[in-house]
Amino acid sequence: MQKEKFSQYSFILDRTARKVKQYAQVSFAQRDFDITIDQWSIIKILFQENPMTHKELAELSGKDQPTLTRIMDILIKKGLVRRVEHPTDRRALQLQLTDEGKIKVDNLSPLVAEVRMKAWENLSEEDFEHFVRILNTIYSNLEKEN
Amino acid sequence: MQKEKFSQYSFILDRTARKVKQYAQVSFAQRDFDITIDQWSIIKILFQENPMTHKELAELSGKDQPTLTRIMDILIKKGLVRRVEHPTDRRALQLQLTDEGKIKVDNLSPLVAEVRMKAWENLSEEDFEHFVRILNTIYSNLEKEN
DNA sequence: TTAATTTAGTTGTCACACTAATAATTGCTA
DNA sequence: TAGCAATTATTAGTGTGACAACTAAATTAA
Repeated sequence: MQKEKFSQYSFILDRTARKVKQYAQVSFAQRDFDITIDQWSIIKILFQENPMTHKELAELSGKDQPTLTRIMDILIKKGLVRRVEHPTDRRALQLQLTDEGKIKVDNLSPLVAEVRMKAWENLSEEDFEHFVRILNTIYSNLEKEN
Repeated sequence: MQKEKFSQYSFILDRTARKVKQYAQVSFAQRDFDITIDQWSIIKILFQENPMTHKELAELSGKDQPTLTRIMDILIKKGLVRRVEHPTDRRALQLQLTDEGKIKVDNLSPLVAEVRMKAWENLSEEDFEHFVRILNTIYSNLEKEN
């Protein structure tokens, strides 16, 4: 394997990830969604599996716990989510969408899906399979030990 | 196209990009490189095409100008880069590696290449071609207008 | 049952991304 | 050539990511 050839992959990966995020963020702003991409990804999960603890939500969303705590603080300030006591574990808190939060997800979901699709123009279903397989392989290659 | 199927791609993209960055960062720290991934990507470019302006370097590195200014501040504080006046445009500054910066790149380059290769275990040259093509297509799909 | 360890969540610090605003300079044009 | 627009770099503000350290509560061990 020629190492030189591969030296740019992290650049491509990084800039594409940033572009996807940025494109979605600008689209959100244009439509006055008043929410960031990361905040959206959190309430989307809560909408599907409501309620859950910080820890569970961090795992599902792929964010670490400190990051999740901060995003939750913002979402609570916006009135989209609330923290309630865990029924059996006093260390833990359960997170659930407020009614306002549910309405938000309902209203925005179809528009978000449209925005998301833009990235896949000129690409095939097969490309999508490659994409998922390759990126997940990279992820697990780096996951194991370190 | 089934929209649901595609809804997860940004999650996969984002978490893979973060994992690649984090893996490299941990590897750097273990070897006492005393530099971040983003700082490395900057001095690597400067090593190949020395000197250039903030604007040129921002474009080549895929970072925006405010981000580049901050990274440069850090690199200058570390003594790896210096700013010098542009010969013809008094608005602009040229950036160049110090001798220490050049030595740093020389010393670290082979080790960085090794770290980078880890991601491509169990993947083929063909996968790499798919990777580059798909991600660059996504990038340009979102690039055009917005 | 006390003591040690583990777990859930938070806070602090540093680095980076993006937007908007600003200062200094340059270049265009009327 | 005077005035205005565009360009280069910086700064400020907000949000996010990684990591370390901390508090409080729960679990395990002695």
